[in-house]
Amino acid sequence: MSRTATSSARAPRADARRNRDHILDAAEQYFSKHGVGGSLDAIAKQAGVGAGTLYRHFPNREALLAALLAARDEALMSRRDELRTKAANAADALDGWLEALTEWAGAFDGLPDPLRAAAATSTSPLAVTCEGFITTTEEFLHAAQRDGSARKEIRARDLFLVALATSWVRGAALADGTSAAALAGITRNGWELNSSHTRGVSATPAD
Amino acid sequence: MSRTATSSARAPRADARRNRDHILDAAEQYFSKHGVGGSLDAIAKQAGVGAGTLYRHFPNREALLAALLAARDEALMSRRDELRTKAANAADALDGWLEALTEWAGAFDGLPDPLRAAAATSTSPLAVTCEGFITTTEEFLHAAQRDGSARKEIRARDLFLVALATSWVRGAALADGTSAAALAGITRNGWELNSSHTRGVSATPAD
DNA sequence: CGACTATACGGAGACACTCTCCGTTTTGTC
DNA sequence: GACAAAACGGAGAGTGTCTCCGTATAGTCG
Repeated sequence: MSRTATSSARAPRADARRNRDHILDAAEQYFSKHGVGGSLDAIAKQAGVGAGTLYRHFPNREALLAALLAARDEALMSRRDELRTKAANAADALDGWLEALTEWAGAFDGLPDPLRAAAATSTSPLAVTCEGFITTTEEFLHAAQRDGSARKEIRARDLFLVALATSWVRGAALADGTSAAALAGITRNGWELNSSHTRGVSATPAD
Repeated sequence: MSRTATSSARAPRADARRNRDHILDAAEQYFSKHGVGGSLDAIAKQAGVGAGTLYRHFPNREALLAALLAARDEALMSRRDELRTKAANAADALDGWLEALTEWAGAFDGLPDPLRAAAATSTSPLAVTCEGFITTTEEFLHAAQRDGSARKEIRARDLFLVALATSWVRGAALADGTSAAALAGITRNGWELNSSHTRGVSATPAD
């Protein structure tokens, strides 16, 4: 009302911005090492701020997570653009996008859980992010369905959930890493039409 | 050493057995209502025992869960036998088994998480149960692979994890229940050879 | 520069949960 | 009925979440 009409509130104070950044840095480290379940008070301490300061900036774990992921959104967006222009065909584009999503959801240990919850509630800071990515999934899926490489009955939201689920399974610290590829293969065969992908494990070739 | 050579320890005392049952009953109720994350102390209180008693019988949440699931194992076993004898073919048998597994893993809200952890660690009371079911999955899978209805590169452990993951996704209280069927369809197409299942959502028939 | 106010800070503390320890009680046996 | 083994219960230590409010500081204005 007084100065800038564009933003309703005035600019944040310098120390607030500084502390916010410190918290974000500490959280990035802490979640990377201990998973998304790590202690928030510990993060505050590591960031050199009081618990109150942390909770004022991020009212709950989800908000903190959302802010952390916002920094990674850009990478996922550019991956999307890359797939849009460089993919050989619609099926590979969709496959690549789902793989990127899966990797994104695996940024921190335990991340798929809050993401799944967010995808269901839609009243969470993470929900916005999820919805955006579901829309992108829809774009790739529709393209693949139009050119006949993806089954018609598949829905974007379900594929998004499958990507989260894949990430969730991978989080189980499997002794052998082949499960990651195996799941991707099962998923691709799940939505693809008229093809038989044998990712990761090389099947008997042309038996 | 003194009486029965078959069991190393003597029979449990009457009050111990009674309390154990009370705890199990309370846990069944409590986990059903609040999910597997419910407070153990609250369960002890509801069972009318002290916290110490609960932890003596079940040293941790997993042990309690394992005891609770043991009661359900029987149902799953009989489902297995039914599928062995009554299924029209190997593919339907495997599909039915995976659906049964998925349902089993959805007995309580949040159950897939400890199950996944158990499947990875093998040092948990739940791990034994999981391994047994993976073996059964293997049996159905091999049969389907032998008669050419399942892809050769699929592994039983991965399918087991897919069943858990499906249950995990379903736990997200999806507004529309169609996701459950959609995921089952994607999974089936994922492992099946030469077929196009359109479960749940009826696709354009013979377009 | 010095005063004034909105903004932000910090950490003590209320509350919840897990799990252990040990003095007390109960059970089964002789 | 007495005795030892087995089991009980709940207080309390440790850890974590989140709030509240007295205190400190940044930014502004004369």
